[in-house]
Amino acid sequence: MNQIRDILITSALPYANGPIHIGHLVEYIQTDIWARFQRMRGHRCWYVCADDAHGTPIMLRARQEGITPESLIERIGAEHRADFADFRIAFDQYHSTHSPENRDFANLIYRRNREKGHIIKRTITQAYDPVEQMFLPDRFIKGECPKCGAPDQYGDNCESCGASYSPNELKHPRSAISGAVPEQRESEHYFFRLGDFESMLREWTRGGGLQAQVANKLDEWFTAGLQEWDISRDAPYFGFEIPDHPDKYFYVWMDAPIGYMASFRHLCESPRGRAAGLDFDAFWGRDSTAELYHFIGKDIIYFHALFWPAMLHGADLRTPTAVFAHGFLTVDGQKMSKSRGTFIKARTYLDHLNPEYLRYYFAAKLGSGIDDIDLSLQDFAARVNADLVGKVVNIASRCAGFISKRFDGRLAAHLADRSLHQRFILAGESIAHAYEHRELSRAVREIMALADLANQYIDERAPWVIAKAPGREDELHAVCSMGLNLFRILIGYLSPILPGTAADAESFLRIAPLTWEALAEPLLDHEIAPFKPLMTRVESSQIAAMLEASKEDLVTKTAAPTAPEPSNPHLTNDPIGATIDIETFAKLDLRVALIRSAERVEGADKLLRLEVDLGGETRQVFAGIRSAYDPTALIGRLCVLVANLAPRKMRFGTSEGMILAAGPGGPDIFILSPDAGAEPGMRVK
RNA sequence: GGCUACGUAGCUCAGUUGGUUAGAGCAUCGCACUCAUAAUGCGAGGGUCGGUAGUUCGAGUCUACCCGUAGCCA
Repeated sequence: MNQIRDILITSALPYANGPIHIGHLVEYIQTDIWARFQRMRGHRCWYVCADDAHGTPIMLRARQEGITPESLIERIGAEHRADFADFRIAFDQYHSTHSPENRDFANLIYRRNREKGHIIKRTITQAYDPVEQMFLPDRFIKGECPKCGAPDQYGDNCESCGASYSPNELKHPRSAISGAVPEQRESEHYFFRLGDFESMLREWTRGGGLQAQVANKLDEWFTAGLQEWDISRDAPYFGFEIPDHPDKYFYVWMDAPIGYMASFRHLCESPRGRAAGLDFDAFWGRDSTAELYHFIGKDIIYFHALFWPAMLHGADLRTPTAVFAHGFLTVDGQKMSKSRGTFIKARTYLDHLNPEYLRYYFAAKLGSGIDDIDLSLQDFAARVNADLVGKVVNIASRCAGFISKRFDGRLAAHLADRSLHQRFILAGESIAHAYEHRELSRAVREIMALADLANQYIDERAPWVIAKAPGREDELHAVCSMGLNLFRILIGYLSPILPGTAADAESFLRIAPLTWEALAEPLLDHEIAPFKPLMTRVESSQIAAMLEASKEDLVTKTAAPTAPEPSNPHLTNDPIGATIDIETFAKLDLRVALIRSAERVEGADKLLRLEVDLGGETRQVFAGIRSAYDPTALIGRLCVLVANLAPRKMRFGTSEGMILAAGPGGPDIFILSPDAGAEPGMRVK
């Protein structure tokens, strides 16, 4: 065995505002397989992760649910942990970025970089929501695309035409939170001077820790020039307050990767970490000789291959040994789609299918590159059934019956075919090489080629023929024992991918958990347990049920906020009127109006007399809203007025327009009002 | 729009530094076997390697352009 290595592995931190789906799982399964492989090889390998718990989306989601961000992230965190555990993702530590360790490290990294002048202050102008009284991230501003005019686009790019732009180019911008028109306000922000690290980063990039495609991408970024990175956000924000700067918070992407360190620190201080003598600084100190690997999606390369090593370097900490990016998951060749039912949550999958299947399928498709991988559902079922059930598990099933029925469950004392056994062992070298270089699909191919050999061997020796011939017991015993020994090697090679099946196989064979080293020694003169099926076939009905359930997830989710009352009476009591054309509608001149005064009309029990300002012109309006509104509460608010309605003489005076309101009457009358920012006189269209 | 990848049999994918008739699994068809969760073995058919032009004695493999797909543009 080679030298024992100290290895720390991470997967990217899932965001704590939503459930894990099968797209996330590509990464966790890939990383877990690699970590299990390294452990099986006898290395000291630690796999840590955490929930990414900060940022505006989490703050808003918690508010929307009427709970604190802390209780939101606690609940989501528990769901994430359960999903991962059920997919047999064996983290040594799963932590949270909202933790004391993370606060300490964020402060440390910030302070050290600031002391060296890598962090500067600058005033910027940013969109501000006057209603919510908060600055708006780009994703929370919506409006018309300045290029193609598509409505309802986010502030950073257009989903319709693909253009990218800054939020202030957006036409008719609105806050996605309150609907208010954003204002431009100034604020002081902190910037990380990435450009200070260009030579260091170029060197690190060339250090061999990056995939070729990623290095190409970085070259492009170097050529474009490294910009300063905005690492602060204004209150209100859910995150860590920047030391000595009240109301300024670390941007979520600043403390997210630091969560790797926090999680590992937590592990070091746990009873397990202490027992193992884990030394934090030996892994993260500038002169660390341990290996540090980050598995990430290709969408977050920028953060992990530029900001992260630069921040670490600036804080006198070590940089990662390598960053491994992977592609995205498509389902049946297309992006995951909620309406097609292919937006499959981890939990929905688990409700219908064995996690081992998906682990195997992803492994069979994953290479070391950043290409997207496709989950083709038909191929998935065919592949799992053919390879795992038909080939691998079947080998044990073919041999086990004879061993228990004819030989009391005891394996022969000799190997029937030493050279074939040797061939299986020697193949381990190439398989290990493939695992080590994350060529999981290659490893799977090579293992399956061995499984074919094992089936050929059994076919050639035809134990079912030998079994009928008297006096050939030893031969039968030897052949079946040989088959089970080949099976043992196969399941050993597969155990990083199929930990559950491997554990079941180990208890069938009555052996300790397999290590790479232990595989070479055959299992001889050893009693095994009666065989039980180790894995059942994927049924297409299970897949169909899973897709159906994924569609149902969607229905319950979207139906809730839009239609809280299933039997809302308004449409039945007052059906929608006859269709009109646009010209007819255009005849209506609706205007925003400011209510200047409001008073009861003596002698009328329903009416209020209003004076409304149209931005220069004042109108008198009699409105039948007295049963629902106190006149003093109306003064100063905006409403919508039908401005070109013919004046109507009433007993108390002339009404010069009509205020728009909804509701059946009585106490249920609701005046329409424009969002903040509207001004008297604006036309409503 | 600019850039970075990717585009090989019906499906999912291999094809090492350009070198003999382009491979595998699944699916299809034929044969064999019946120990095994109808699983296994042997064999057959199926591709002008996205398109065009070029470099070369020789290109799936290199170059340019085009088409399609995905992503990045912080």
